[in-house]
Amino acid sequence: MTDSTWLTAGVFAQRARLSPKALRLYAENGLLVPEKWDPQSGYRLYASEQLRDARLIRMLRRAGMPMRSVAELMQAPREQRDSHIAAWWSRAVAEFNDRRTVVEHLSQVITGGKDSYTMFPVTTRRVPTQTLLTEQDYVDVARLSDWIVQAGLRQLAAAAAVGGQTAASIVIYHGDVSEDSDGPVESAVPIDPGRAIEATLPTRVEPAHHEAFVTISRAQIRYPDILSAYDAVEAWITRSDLTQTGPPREYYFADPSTGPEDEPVAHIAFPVSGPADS
Amino acid sequence: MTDSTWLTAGVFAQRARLSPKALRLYAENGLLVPEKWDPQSGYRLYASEQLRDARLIRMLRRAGMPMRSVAELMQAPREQRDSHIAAWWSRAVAEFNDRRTVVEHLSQVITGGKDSYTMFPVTTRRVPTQTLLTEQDYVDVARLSDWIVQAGLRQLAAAAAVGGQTAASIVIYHGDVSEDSDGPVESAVPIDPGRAIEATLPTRVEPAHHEAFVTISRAQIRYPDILSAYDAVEAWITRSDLTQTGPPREYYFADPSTGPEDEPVAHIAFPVSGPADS
DNA sequence: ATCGACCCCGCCCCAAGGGCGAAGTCAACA
DNA sequence: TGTTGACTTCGCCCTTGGGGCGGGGTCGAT
Repeated sequence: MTDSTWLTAGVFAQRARLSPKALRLYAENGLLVPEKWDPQSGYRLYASEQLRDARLIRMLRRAGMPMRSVAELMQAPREQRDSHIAAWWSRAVAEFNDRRTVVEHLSQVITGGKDSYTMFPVTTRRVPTQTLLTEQDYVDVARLSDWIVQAGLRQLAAAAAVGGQTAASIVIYHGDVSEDSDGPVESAVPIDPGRAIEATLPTRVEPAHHEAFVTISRAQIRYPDILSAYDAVEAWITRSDLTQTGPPREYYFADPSTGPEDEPVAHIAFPVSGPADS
Repeated sequence: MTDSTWLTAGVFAQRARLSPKALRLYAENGLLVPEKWDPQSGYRLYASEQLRDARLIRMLRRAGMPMRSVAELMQAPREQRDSHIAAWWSRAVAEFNDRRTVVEHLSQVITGGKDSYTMFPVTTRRVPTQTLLTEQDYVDVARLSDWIVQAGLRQLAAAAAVGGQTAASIVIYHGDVSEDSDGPVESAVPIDPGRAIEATLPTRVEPAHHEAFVTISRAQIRYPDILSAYDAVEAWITRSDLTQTGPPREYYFADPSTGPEDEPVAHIAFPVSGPADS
């Protein structure tokens, strides 16, 4: 029952080691609302007990938690604070690991001096017209691998009813999938064109085209090697004076989750202008 | 000797998987200047060879390197790129570790439920007027510990010439020292007031005051325990209805770098309004 | 000549404040 | 009671790395 002292904004800021400007922002956004706020003069008066909250907020901001999350956290009941922080932090760690992966890939490519496509032999092929069971969605990086499996299973089931799949399952990246971008991603399974009308899932026709592609093993499909594989195809296309004519895709012809590490499991492919296209 | 194809901004953006807006920004800031830039229409034309650079830039940006650093990197000779990236990345890692430290401290305090000051007994004392050899500087977090040692040694040498130091060495944090703030920090050594005029370094008089302080061991002086120590004093001051009247300071009465881990080496202190001051 | 597709430019917006200047407020002092 | 000086508020512009939108210029093809 300590009787509280009223602190002006400047004094409170000093005690909390926050700038007056930051305090004003926090007050406006509900992170730390002063106990007294004179609507006429606009002056804010803080209770000295609020220093505890102010210090907590300072810590959270120093740790990089966004203001909005801090606001939510301060509203939430005390016993949820810990899990709130833990959830946010695990996301921050994932983001950082993502960044590290990219850096590792870069230094591999740069210091190696070798262009990454020397590590992955790139070839081309002609892909005939295919009829695909298809499903498209916005998927963030955390849910990607799960989504691929689930969508693939749904489509295999639907394909079984119309004669089964006729070629490898495909995942097409119409947009980037990273920490701050979520596709869209398309999952597709080729089926017998003649029985497409019977299908219980949406279908579309993928026109014939040429592709440049590399084969990757179960080990290479994981970060960061998969970046090198993509890089290899892109670099090769540029070097070969070809033109990329569509979004990148992955063909899965084996289960990537179980089996020997060096078994080939997928192709990484980019549609390109064919030899006769120009 | 591949003859280059000219790509319009939109096509180049697609191939590089960058937005046209980002490309425009990169062109204006020198990260990736198109080989042709029609001054009349403003149209930019990129050579297909520039796709390599575009992809490198995309990686660097995804890894979080600031645009300005990327621009420098692209200007620099190729063999310096790797060290440039490594230097930037080690700084990024340090920053992230700093954040992690704060989070660890937070969850310690919050989940422990215990207020941190139960782990550190806080007491008060009266500090008499002292004459200090003093030196103040803006020091970032990376150089802090080294600066403290060096400044302390300089002052001890100067103090020796005027009768030696009369009390523990002091470091006063007039401003935060963190990844994005650099003090100022003051290093000070108390000397005999009567011989201050003989001193070869600047001196000042620190007026008598009361302090709340905790004692910390060699182990606790390192992150993140030191945060808890600061927290303990601050929380105790608030609880005791006292008022912090000056910047925090550390008194070193033993060498923090060598010796048993549990030996007390320093006080963490905040000046407060004394019992009779009100 | 016209059309559609493409492109450029400039403006406003985000987060989390920093910095500045004008103007209002408060408290102490004469 | 007035004045002064310290403090406070508000509002505007700046930062990074773009996203989004609208107006208007440009390109190639018909």
